[in-house]
Amino acid sequence: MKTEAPPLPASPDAALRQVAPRRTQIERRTEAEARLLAAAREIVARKGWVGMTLAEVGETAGYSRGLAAHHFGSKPSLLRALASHINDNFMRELDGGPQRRDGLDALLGFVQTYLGRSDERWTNTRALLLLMAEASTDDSETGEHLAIYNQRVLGFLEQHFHAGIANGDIRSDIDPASGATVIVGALRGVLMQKLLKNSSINLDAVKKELLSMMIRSFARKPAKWLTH
Amino acid sequence: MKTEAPPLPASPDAALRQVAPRRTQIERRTEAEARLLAAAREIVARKGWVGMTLAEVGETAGYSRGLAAHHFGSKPSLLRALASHINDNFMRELDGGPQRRDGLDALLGFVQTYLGRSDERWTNTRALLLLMAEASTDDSETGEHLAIYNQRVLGFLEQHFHAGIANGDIRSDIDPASGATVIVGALRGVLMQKLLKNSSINLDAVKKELLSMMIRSFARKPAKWLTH
DNA sequence: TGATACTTGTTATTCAACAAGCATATATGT
DNA sequence: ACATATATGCTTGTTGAATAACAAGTATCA
Repeated sequence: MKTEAPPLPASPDAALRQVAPRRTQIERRTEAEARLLAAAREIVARKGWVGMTLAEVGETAGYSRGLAAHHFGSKPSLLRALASHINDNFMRELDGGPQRRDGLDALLGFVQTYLGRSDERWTNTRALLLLMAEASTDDSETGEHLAIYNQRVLGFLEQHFHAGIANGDIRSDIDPASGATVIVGALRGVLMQKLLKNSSINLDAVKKELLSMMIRSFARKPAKWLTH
Repeated sequence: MKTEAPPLPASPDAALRQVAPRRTQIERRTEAEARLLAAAREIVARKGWVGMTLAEVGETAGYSRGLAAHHFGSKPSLLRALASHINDNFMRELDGGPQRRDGLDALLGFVQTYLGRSDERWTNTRALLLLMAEASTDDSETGEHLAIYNQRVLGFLEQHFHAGIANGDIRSDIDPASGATVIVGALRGVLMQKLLKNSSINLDAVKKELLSMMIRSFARKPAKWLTH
């Protein structure tokens, strides 16, 4: 394709000496793995898991066509690593939020973060969404890994449902498991529609509507939150 | 595979004469098309669009491996026909509901129908869901067709939002487009989680929770509906 | 000199797409 | 009515492209 030589961020003296900087084997290997995963993530977000070829991953990462296969052994094995990688990024993003929020506040923050991203950072989400969709069609064990990551997100939300119920923000007759499932489902389902061609979705309006729904449905005293 | 000869419902005299019943060309063609589409739908629901091969479609339908390619010409062309077919089924199911419902009542009925299906009838939904997920990764025009069908469903819901606002059941500050997007998204997103391996989702509980959410969020007088 | 990272060569498989032939139905002529 | 011709539906044969997986070679580092 249009793949050029890898834009290695050579160190200054390396540029002077016109040679590649001397890096340890571990550095080489680590960078290669990171770049392969980044390339795979981008390609999956664009063309889906099956549309991605190992050769393209290697070349997009700036290496040879064979490296991805050599490094990860097989495509399913790459899937595992990729799902893990994306999930780690996501969890890190959740933890590193602006400030600690709890209970209903955390649930609303989650939705705001999810739907408030710039196109730049959507790659992770798109990739994970497509992986999950395709994994459900697969007999092999690959799907089970993605199910685990889904469970983690659900667990995160359920935890905050419980916290909100405990501190009185959330109605006690809400079933945390179901609430979490609906929220995650709504986010993914909305995103999926957004990814369809010619989608005329106004994400800001949808975000606003979903937040209102959550407040009116989950809050013990909706009026307290609707002013936000 | 395990494919046997098509179980043709021979007419009595045909059975006596030990020959196939005489059918017109149009009958043959029509039945072949119907069976090919049914087979394709089932395979897509099970293995996804890319996991499906034209040969498998033909053989599952009880014909030769080549018929699907011969009849539809190409895989994308089959996709079009299949999407159209599934959508028609869905719209027919919507129209043929138990009784005419309107406004908020129709919205709640839609969700109940969608999440209340037996495993038997889920094939359509699963297939459409997987088609949509994979179509969003496709550069070609196939995705645009599915986008159109998505628009139809959204249109159906938006219409009932407007009706509900008009007859006073639904709050007038709801944005119909966003509301419809969230509902469709939630349904698809929940189903997608259900399709993942080891999903421990209690669909009945989720359905109940989602209906409560809709009533509390959309109804002008929630108390009137919550008794249902 | 040996180990580790990476590349290039190769193979076997899968599968969409088409082409040429066989089977069944319909039209035409007697 | 029957027979023959033509059209339409369906099957089998084949090909070329794509690509995962591996093997053997080259480059870089210890």
